Amino acid sequence: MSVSSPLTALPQLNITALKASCANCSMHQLCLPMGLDAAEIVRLDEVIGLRRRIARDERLYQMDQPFRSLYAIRFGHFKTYQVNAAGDEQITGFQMAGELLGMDAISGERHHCDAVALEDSEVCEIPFEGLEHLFAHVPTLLRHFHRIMSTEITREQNVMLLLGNMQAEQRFAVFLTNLSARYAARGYSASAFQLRMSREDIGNYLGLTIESISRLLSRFKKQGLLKVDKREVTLLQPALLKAMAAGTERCSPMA
Amino acid sequence: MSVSSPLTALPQLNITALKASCANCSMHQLCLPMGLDAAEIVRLDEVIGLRRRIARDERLYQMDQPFRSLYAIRFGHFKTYQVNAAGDEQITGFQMAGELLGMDAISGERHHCDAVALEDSEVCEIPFEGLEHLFAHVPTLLRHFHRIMSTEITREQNVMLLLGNMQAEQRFAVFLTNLSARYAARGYSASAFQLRMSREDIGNYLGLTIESISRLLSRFKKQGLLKVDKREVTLLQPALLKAMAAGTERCSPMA
DNA sequence: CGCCCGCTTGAATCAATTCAACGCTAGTGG
DNA sequence: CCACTAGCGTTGAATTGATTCAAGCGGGCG
Repeated sequence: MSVSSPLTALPQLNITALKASCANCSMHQLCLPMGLDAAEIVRLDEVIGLRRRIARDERLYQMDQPFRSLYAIRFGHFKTYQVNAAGDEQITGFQMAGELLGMDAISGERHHCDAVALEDSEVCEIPFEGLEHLFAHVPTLLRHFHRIMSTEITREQNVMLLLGNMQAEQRFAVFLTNLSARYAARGYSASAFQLRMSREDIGNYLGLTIESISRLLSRFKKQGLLKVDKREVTLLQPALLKAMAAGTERCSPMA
Repeated sequence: MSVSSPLTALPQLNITALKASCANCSMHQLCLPMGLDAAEIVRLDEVIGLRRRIARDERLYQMDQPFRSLYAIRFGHFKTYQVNAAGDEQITGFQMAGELLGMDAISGERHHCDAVALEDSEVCEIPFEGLEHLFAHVPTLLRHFHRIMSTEITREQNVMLLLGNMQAEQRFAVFLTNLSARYAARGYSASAFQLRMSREDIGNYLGLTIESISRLLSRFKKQGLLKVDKREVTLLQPALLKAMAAGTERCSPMA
């Protein structure tokens, strides 16, 4: 299952086999080490903990657990969600390779949400204390870290706009468009991809019911916007979908 | 209108008169300098720019403007809102004294939203480049800055929960409870305060219409939850309101 | 005074939900 | 190998919470 964890130093070769090395990681242009030079990456490697495999439906962390580390996704997908006193869940995001998990926990020293793997995944554990020490010596890293946090803030503001102002159709168009762009940024097809999350998860994230998601998919399919087979989606009119997401185009609920 | 700006050093007394000094600011226990010692506050003061007065309805910054500075609110209230391609606005937050504005702009080097004063207000301009230099030398400041950004992330996640899962009544209860707690943290009454924003702004923020807000206020008033006179609100049953906000108590839409 | 703006209230409407039934597929176990 | 079940997804019909439309109030200001 999981890699054995040597707490003491080992010869270089073994360490790289067991520990994450950012230089070799296919995500290093998207992830935390973005823009660092070779020497700086070595220093970051020293801080980064072991890789950790998380099976589908397993939790990476849970609300109220003490916060020690951030996690960078090497591969796989996650969802994060909040639970309130009444037991309502709200998915706050879907994360994919190269993205960072756990930033919401820095303030309270406890996690504020749960992170669950949507498929078998692997993360790099990044002990936050070590990272903080490194910030003083690698300003490039600090600046990039601030960018990442700031990006997360703007992402959430965009979701607020979505949930506060948009109707079902537009929400879903935004959702698909956003996935498309993120896969494209990772070198995958912008027009054909797998939904890693259930219809229920999508609905929860978008503030809609599972039935509404199902109906939207059917409607978009009927209108020739996309093809769906189970969770495999192919966007047939990406430009139109983008226009719908932007709010400049509407697709009437059938002629 | 605005204070003249001496770029060269001046005798201590004049500097404190003209420039913001965190040590004397009533907000310093809530704001950026929280937890700094006297010497560190002096260094922060060196970085912080001039105070700036913003009249009611004036903009502090605007979407797509280049990002140079964060702003700490000395007194007054602001709203921040996003505008999408279709022209829909979404208010992403209401900010009060001691809170920091502009963090969403760090990533793209441009502002991602507009910030408008809800009443005559005053902010400290904090040039971000200077702040970044200081981070390397004042780790306490850096840690607190990360806390602030992280808090903003969790705040927005809470709004996502609100917009995605809650009904009108609960949203409004959350809104009032949240204002109450923030005023209490500033030494003001937790049960009686002025709404600085219009009903329309509240509705926009909560994903509801102005009519819904008006109806909710009337209903809460009729049910003895609160008193309202124009924008002056008095919470008569704060505990019940909190329970409604938490989702553990419902207040039927009239008997 | 008269107008405008912010707000309130009522009645009609509607988008999305809820309720309900059913289909498909994968996995399980006899 | 097939029957059986559980989980996920689809679809239709009825319901509803909030919106939209419409009218009117009241205070502040030119």
